[in-house]
Amino acid sequence: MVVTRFAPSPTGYLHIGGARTALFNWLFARANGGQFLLRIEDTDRARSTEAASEAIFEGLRWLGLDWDDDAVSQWARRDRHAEVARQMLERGAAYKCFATQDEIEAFREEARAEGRSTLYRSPWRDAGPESHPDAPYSVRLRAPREGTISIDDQVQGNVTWQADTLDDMILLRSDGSPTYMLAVVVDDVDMGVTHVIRGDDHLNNAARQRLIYDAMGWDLPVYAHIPLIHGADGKKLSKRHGALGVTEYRDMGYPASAMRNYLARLGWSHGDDEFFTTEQAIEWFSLDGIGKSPARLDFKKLENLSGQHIAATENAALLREIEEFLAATGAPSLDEPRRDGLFRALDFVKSRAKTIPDLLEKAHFILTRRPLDRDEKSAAALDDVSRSILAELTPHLQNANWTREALEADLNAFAEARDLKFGKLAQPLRAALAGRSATPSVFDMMLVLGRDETVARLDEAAGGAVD
RNA sequence: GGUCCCUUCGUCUAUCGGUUAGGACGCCAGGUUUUCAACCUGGAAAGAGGGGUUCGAUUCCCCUAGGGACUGCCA
Repeated sequence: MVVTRFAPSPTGYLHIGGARTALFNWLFARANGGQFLLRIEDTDRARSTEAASEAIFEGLRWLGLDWDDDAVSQWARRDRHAEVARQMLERGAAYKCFATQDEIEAFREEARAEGRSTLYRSPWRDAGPESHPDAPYSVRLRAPREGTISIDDQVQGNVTWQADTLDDMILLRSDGSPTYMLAVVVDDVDMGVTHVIRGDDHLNNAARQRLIYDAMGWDLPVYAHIPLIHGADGKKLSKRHGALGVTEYRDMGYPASAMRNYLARLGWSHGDDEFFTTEQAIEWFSLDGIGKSPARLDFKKLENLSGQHIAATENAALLREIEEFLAATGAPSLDEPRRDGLFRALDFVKSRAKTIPDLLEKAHFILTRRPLDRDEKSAAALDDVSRSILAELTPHLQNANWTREALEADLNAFAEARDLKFGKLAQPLRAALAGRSATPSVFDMMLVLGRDETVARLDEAAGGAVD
């Protein structure tokens, strides 16, 4: 069975790159009927926080990336890691190193100054136990100095390193705690991880981790190192260009389905398919669709996809999403009449919106209440002439059939009778009904508003100028 | 510095030796129109550079350039 995992370190929010890594792992597991596990790599006690773990969970939940089983804490498994280190010591695959951090630092400085390799070669590698001082020690891997190490990566192909370019990495710190390099391998093995899909910033680590697998006689997982995401300017992702937490994208009003679509499309492709549902992504996802070069964030494209997802979402589901958005951003929730009105307006506003706030603005006419707040343009549209026209129109509406066909016929006839272009009538109507100059169709608004509210708003706009 | 990875329109990408190098976003022009969108039609826009291999390279190999990652008792 396929088992993948997402293994973030809880030192901050879940950013866009991590989210995509998680998505790929999730997609691959779901595509193969496998499991998607979550492991929090919290062995760096100084930098790991509970709040960051929570933020990561929240981000994953919002994206709809549900994980199987409970999230594993790497720190909680430290005894197991130490046990493996001990086994490696016994097998001679590792050794005790009594070099202090200061010594190592001094060595590196000197090496740098002389232009030599800064790879640390511990003098303790071949020291017999009789020479061991009674002092704290770290446990280092006894890495091979000759030959090559290679991995067969599903994205990067076959990658090979010369053994002598790798050092004897530390497995256990002098305080007895495991390092990341040891912990990932042990955890992946114990969790039964079959496919390791992660950022290619880990590509070099794969070589070193392979050494541990080999030393313990464990089977290597399938590796797929995916290229990193860059900011819009091609530089490394940073706060200024896109390295926001995924929940900030939620707060900007992008639907999770659009986010999944966009992220999947960043570095992965299935022919020319651009817009797809999550079900389709699961059906289509495979490792060989992943590209090798880094991708940049493109908000325009995200926005476009977002609009398409909003337009394609069923009204009921979309309404639910809108309410979740409102709740997440701390906005007041919808009362019953607004909720009902919005639901009926969704049919024609959802095709015009790129994000949820955008949609809410387009639906302003149904969410607002009399007396209407008017923006400048619509206030200007209500001059004396317009107001008298509206006043004249009101009685017609009181007797009109409240269907789209009838209203269209009536309003067109009304305009024609006064030698008005329909646009001349529509503008003040927009101002009267919505208090905005850019709105959905006046007919759509009238139908959703209903006769009474329509007439009331016209009256209000006409300023009591009843004939 | 060392090791490793990457390089097709502005951006995301298709192509798995033979194509007028395709699609999408964005952009430009036109159309539709009831404002804003949406929608329709058309357009500009790419194989980093240089060597090979081959009848034939975007595709395979090498070099250069550019970008990135790693180089920690961080993950």
